[in-house]
Amino acid sequence: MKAVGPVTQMSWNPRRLSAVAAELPDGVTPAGTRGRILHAALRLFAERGFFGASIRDIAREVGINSATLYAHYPGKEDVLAELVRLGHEELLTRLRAASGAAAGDPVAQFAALVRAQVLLHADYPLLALVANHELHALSPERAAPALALREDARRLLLAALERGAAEGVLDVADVTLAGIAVGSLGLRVANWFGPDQPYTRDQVADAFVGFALRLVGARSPAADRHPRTEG
Amino acid sequence: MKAVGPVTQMSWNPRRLSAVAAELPDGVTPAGTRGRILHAALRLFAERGFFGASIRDIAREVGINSATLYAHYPGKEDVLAELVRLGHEELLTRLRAASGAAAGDPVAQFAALVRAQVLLHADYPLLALVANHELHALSPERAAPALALREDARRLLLAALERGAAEGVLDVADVTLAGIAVGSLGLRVANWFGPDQPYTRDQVADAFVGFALRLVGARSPAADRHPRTEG
DNA sequence: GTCTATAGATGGATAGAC
DNA sequence: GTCTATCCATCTATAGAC
Repeated sequence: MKAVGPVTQMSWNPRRLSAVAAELPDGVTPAGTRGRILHAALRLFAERGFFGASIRDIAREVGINSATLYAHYPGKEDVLAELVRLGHEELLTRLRAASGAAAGDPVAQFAALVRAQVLLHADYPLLALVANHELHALSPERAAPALALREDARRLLLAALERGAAEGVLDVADVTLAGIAVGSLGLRVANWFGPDQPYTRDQVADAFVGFALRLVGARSPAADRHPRTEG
Repeated sequence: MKAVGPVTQMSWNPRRLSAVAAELPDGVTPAGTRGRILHAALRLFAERGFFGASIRDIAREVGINSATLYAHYPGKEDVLAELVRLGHEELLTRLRAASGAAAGDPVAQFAALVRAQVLLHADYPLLALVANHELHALSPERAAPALALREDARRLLLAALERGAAEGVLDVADVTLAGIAVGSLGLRVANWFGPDQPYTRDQVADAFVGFALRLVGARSPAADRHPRTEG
């Protein structure tokens, strides 16, 4: 963990995406050309946005003709839809695992949820950026499943917060605002964290879990220190 | 301030922009057609992104022919550049005022900076979204001034944090990470706050200043309660 | 300043050979 | 599955009349 010192480096970058590999979660990525299209689209959508990256750009990055893409996806929007789906499903999978593994203690459960969210955004920053920033490029019907998963994620966090507040182990005046604030912390990790930063993913997760515990007035802020990497 | 209760409403919206008016800071908005172009571009860039909104879309919203736009701006990118510039200049103006007005006490100074950042994002959410999300659509040379202002903003916050840590009134293990975390809280306000929310801008600012003070381990978290609306 | 008209480039998507 | 070739819509921007 870096010590207090003079400000020298640039840490509030807008998008340092070129330094981050376009990675997708294991086991869910399609094989072959379809998977390479998905990776190329992930990188380009994250860097330039859905409308800023063309079918021809994606095809060029994959090394195929633009027409070949239509043998794997019905259209450009379907590529984005799959990325958005993968991103939100991976988030929910991790959050549910975290919530279930620490179901006993609401503070530990809250800490586990924050850690899972931070690690997801540290592990797949491009996927998180695309899933969050480019969702508006999908039609309402195609965006709906992702919004439903997002709502599930929100409920998981708020449930832990409400339980902690009810049991008196958390000090939150407004659960809704606290949930938004904690969510904001993790979401932005995708925008600044990368291999160029002098922190490991676990250091960031430790620090942000600590921030979140302080934010919600947890009794013992140092209670939860990375019990597992779960990456 | 809302009390603890069951979760019913949808608060983690992706973009509820239609509910927010496309407002720009007073005194800096161009008059006449040029100003109306700027407002239309603000709304459309925020909703669809720079590449997702065309010159014709903007012109249609203003009620002019697309060619007329070129009598006011050299090109589409120049419209975005002006929005990005306005957004960052307004942020710096408010942060400098906040920092200067509370120069005596580092904790009060930190709180004033957080409040100013939150209020800016609550007052001009569309401008903040465009300035932050669409900056990458500008060429590096045109984005540089905004990045310089952003760096100034970061230094203001970190200076207060370092002073508070040095004087022992703040408890921060890593000033860089704490600065990023606090900045994340305010930045995201532009994504969810709006007239549809059951909070006033000052209630949000109060809550988030409290969150930030807790996050950095301030001695008396309730010390700073909206001394002025400064909007 | 605003318009009509259009140039010139690029966009998503398709047809059909192999 | 991959290619070449192409359709047609839309894009940014310009020319020139009023």
